[in-house]
Amino acid sequence: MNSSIIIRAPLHVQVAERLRLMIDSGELEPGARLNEIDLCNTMGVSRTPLREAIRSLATEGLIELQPNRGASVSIISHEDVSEILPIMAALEGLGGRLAASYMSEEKIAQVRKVHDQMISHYQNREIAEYFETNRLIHELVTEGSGSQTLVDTINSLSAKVRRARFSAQMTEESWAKAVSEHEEIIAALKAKDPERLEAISIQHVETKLATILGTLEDKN
Amino acid sequence: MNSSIIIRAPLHVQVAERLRLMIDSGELEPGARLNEIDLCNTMGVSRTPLREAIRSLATEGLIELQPNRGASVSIISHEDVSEILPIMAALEGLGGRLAASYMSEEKIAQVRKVHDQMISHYQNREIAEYFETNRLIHELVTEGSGSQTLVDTINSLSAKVRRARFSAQMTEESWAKAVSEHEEIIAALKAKDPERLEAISIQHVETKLATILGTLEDKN
DNA sequence: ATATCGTATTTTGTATGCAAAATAAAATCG
DNA sequence: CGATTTTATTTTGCATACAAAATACGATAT
Repeated sequence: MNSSIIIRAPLHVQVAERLRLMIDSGELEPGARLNEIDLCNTMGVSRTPLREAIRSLATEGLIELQPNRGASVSIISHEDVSEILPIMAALEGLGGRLAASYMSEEKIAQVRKVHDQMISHYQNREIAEYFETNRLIHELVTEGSGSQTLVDTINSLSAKVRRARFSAQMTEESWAKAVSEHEEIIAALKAKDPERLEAISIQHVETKLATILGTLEDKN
Repeated sequence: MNSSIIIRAPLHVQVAERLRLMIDSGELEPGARLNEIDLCNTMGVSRTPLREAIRSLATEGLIELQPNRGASVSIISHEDVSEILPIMAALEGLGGRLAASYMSEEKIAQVRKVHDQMISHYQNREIAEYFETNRLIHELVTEGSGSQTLVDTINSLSAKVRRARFSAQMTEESWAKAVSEHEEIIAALKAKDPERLEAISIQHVETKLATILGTLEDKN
């Protein structure tokens, strides 16, 4: 019995991941039209799996479909972010409340570790790594809630605003605030204080999305 | 200028809608395997749009995909519902809070009207219509929040548990409770009382999902 | 009779081809 | 010269065809 068989993911899944990455990184900018043949050539696949992937991303909301006119990277508006803000706050609040109750000591230590990594990335001005570790921290906390559905729901909303993060240049002030809020989150996790973690989590989301809203404002 | 042109939705969208309906109605039971060729024949379309639709429903979570083994209607577990319960509660709570502030008088009257319809459907034992009007009420209230993102997010979660509703036979008791909660919701809307509507909405979700949890329990 | 191996059939995954719609370009008319 | 119609090109939508994987079936051996 060979237990090391490599189950290769279907092409449409690989393509979807790659597309998501391209959108996430800004390689495909908001509003950019997706030409099927071009993308097929660059990815080296036929149109069938590509189209299947595009459909998936469309239901995720990362891409918009116009009948007979193809797909384009959906544009995140000021209004979209304003709508997402209170929803994320409610969900992260719930996540925090649950995580404070259920998170294991090992996982808390892991959060601490990744948080330290994040700080060093920030100090070294490794922007991409900074964002990734920051994202990871929040995923870890949410996972601590024990609810995969919650993780997925938050991720789905988070993915929509993530693209806007690069344009949001952090000020020293907002950076310091974000770090201190992380410290508070870890403290509340250790103290196993659901109410406190809920409040901090909500506060943290509001800080973050307000920053994004600010930078989005100038642009439009 | 012909303004009455009919923009026919793409096939894959139509197919997706029909599949969603089949899953919703129980025509395709949880766990049922989706044979592409069979479905193509019954729907009269080729495999390409069908597969695209399947991908969409898979990202929605209504269908599960196994590489090289096709798709099957995802099974909603007791655990899934337990996870969805607090999330729905948080979101409906938020929706209620916002709706109480922003909902127009006309819309409130509409909710009242649909609520009356729902009662008569229940009394006439028109189960399908009852569920549909009930769903509509909650959609109206959530729409009253003014946040399309919130409507979509709740709908997505709601769709997952909806399939379990048929198995949940309502007792006279739970029915009476649901109706009185609706009355309270309408009262809170009229009174424009966010805190109260938030509390009732949360309570209402818990009542509803607890009922589903109960019936799911016996089965497993 | 059961287990295992090999073959046949079904089913999924991907590529390609053709038709229809939309966009771009060219030609015609005012 | 500008506007509008006509034609050509591109691009999307759908169907079909072929390849690969999985499943079902039957034969053989123990």
